Amino acid sequence: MLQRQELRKAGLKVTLPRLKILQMFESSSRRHLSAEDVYKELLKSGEDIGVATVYRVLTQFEAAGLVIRHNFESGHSVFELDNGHHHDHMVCIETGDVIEFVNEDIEKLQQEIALAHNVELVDHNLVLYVRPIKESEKT
Amino acid sequence: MLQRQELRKAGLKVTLPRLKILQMFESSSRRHLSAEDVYKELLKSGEDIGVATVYRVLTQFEAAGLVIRHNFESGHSVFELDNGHHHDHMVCIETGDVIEFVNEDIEKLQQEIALAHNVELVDHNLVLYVRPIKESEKT
DNA sequence: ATGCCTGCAAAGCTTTTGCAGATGC
DNA sequence: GCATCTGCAAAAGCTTTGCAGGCAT
Repeated sequence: MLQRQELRKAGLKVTLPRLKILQMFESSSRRHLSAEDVYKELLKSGEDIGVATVYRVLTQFEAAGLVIRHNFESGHSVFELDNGHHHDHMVCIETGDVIEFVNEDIEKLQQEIALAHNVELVDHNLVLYVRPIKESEKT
Repeated sequence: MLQRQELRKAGLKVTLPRLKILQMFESSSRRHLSAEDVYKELLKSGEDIGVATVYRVLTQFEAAGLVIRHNFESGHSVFELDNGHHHDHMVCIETGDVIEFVNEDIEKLQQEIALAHNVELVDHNLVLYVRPIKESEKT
């Protein structure tokens, strides 16, 4: 029941929708879920939770730092549990798979670029759009 | 009247809305415009062009490679003339200003990362969110 | 002339909001 | 018990689409 603590620590009352949604992120095989994904999963589990609540809860989770919101493409947001370890993403344009990666050199270069422009780097968003290499195309 | 050629080359009939919109991108002091920006500018110029047309034209321009679509934050797309020179963006979170930059090292590192994951890098999106350094905060 | 364009209005999608009832503490 | 939370439905914001008329070639 650690999720109850997490919610309380975030200043959120422990309610069924919040618990269910938090548990979903902590147990799902997919780390990256859209609001619709979450909603559909809840329905599938037989929970009676409205879409509006899903959006509200996800927004609250984001504000509380429990979750990170991504805007990979346009259209809709994607959420992911914030485990404190920053990383960037690769998105496969064929399968939609999301792969996480970290590259310290890139992180450092971003800092340098900001510095060179005399501004402070607050955040960044890096997404690589990739495609599986077809055997026939291998060099 | 070079714009007429550009449109024709893109396989688009030369029409007033297309001309006006293309000219706006080529002459505006701002390189990055949203559909709404474009629409409002047209209204201000006394043009009688509908929003739907703005969206259609921008989408056609994107397909024709005349323009690049960005999804900086969520909500709405931002368009920019495609001059063939790839670059990434810094967005000031206070003023909304957009600064372009190029960093070959980062470009190279992205290629390496993709390669290391055995996928082909098709495209990428890098946005740095920055803030002006306040004098009082300077180290 | 004919086929591509446009404006208008209506609809589509994701997300937000108002409100009355329900629930956590 | 009281404040917070939820579900529903309605609305908002950006974008797309259907259709009938208009324009480029």
